[in-house]
Amino acid sequence: MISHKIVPNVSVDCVIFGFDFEKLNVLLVDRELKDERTGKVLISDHTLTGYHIYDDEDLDTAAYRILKELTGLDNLFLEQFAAFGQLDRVSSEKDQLWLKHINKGFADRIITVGYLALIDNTQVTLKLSEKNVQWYPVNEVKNMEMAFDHKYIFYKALEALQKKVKVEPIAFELLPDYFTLSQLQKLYEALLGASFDKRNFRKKISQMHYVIPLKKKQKGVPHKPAQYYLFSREVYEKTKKNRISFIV
Amino acid sequence: MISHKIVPNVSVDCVIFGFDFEKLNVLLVDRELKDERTGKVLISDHTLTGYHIYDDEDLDTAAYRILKELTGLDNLFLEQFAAFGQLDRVSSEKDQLWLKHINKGFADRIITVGYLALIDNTQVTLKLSEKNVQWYPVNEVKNMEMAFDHKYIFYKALEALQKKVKVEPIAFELLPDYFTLSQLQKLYEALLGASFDKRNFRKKISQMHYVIPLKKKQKGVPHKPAQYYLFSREVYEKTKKNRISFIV
DNA sequence: AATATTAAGTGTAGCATATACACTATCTGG
DNA sequence: CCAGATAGTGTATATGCTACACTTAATATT
Repeated sequence: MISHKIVPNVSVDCVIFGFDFEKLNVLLVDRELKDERTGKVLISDHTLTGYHIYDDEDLDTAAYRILKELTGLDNLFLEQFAAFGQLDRVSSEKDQLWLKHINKGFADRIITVGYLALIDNTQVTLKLSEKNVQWYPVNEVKNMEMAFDHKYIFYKALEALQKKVKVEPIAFELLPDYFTLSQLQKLYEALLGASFDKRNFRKKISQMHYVIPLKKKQKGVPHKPAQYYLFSREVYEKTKKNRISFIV
Repeated sequence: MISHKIVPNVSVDCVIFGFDFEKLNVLLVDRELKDERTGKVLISDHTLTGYHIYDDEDLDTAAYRILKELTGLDNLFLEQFAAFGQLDRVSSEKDQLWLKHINKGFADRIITVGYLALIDNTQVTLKLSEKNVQWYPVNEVKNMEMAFDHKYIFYKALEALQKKVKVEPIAFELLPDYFTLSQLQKLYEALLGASFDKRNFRKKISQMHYVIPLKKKQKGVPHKPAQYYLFSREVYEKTKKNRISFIV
């Protein structure tokens, strides 16, 4: 294996969102720092998944690498949303300890580029079990201890996601290839923290010709089986309206 | 004066947009590299305005510093829009030369954080004359030679601006404190590359209660004098609608 | 003084989209 | 076969969007 050289002042952090048909989740690393002799847990925290970039890879490549290492998946939605370079990113004594431990003290000043990743999280649950990585409901994050400025980064990612979901069809990245309209509605409700009228929601979706009904239906459910739908990016790109109107 | 230590792998670049009541402009540096002995111009290019960050300042602070040095103004709209870290940011021989000259070769691998700045450019024209910095119409940039990946960064900034202007009231940052509705319309048309019906435009604006008519009117114009208006951020924040609807 | 020129300012009708609201249909499990 | 659960459907009202043409008020020209 090649040993890569690290760019000392730059890292990427991925905020990985998942949807389990009920609520929005985020993938976090459970970290513990143990005393080497006694094995006693000195500090514990949650972090986002990130690392320094190598000097022979692009920012995007680094983010994909981290994502792949973690979930075993590639071909996921992954997009930069902001860079974080506050002087006080690593301020507390605890954070200093983490920095030494996690980043091995490559540099004091690290600018990190935040990436937003979206996954259908019913697919990755299994592969994670071995690692110290878990899905946490987005609503519970506010009560969690997180290292560095990762909580801040998380909230900025959530904001970016909520903004973006209103103007681009990225919600589908959080669903499997085919899905029911109720699942889609639950997703939008979870994302936007709102609730919609079922009929109006479906009316709206039916105008989006890139959400295409399949012949497939649900099976084995104890109620009227729902029809499956598909998101077609191709149709979306073709029929995309060039909105010149502004809404402020 | 204190000599600052530089963070070797990180810089900021500002894409500064201005509006002159006619068209959208961008502020670029005209650079020449001359042979020290003969004085002959070896290479010439345009660049964005940027520099490394210091190890004792935030990213935002660095961007403000650069903006202030250049325009003499602070209190401008300034916002991060993306980070750029492609391996081939500095690829051509020409760019290698620039890198040595401009950045003094602090590092090969530089990740730059792009900032978007908005100015009423009727106010800064004078102060720029001494420096090798000029306003260029956005429409002409495509025909210009630019160093590094600055043209790419410029286009990404323009895209970000065009997206943002549709959902947030940042267009007003490009106008003086008071302005006429025709000026506002011209601005939106320049920003979005569209043209609007005057009556419909004004109808739309009149629903935005944060665009407030003043008692002041134009003077000395050879036509019916226009009324001046004011953008009130305060009113905007108060009356901001929480749109939960999504448009895709 | 009269007229030309320029941009400011104004209303209405048709169409499309958004909202509010309640019942029937179809499957499984007991 | 009945209970429970979720899927699926239509209409009326209000709001917002689009298309379209003339009058007003200042200066400049003769």
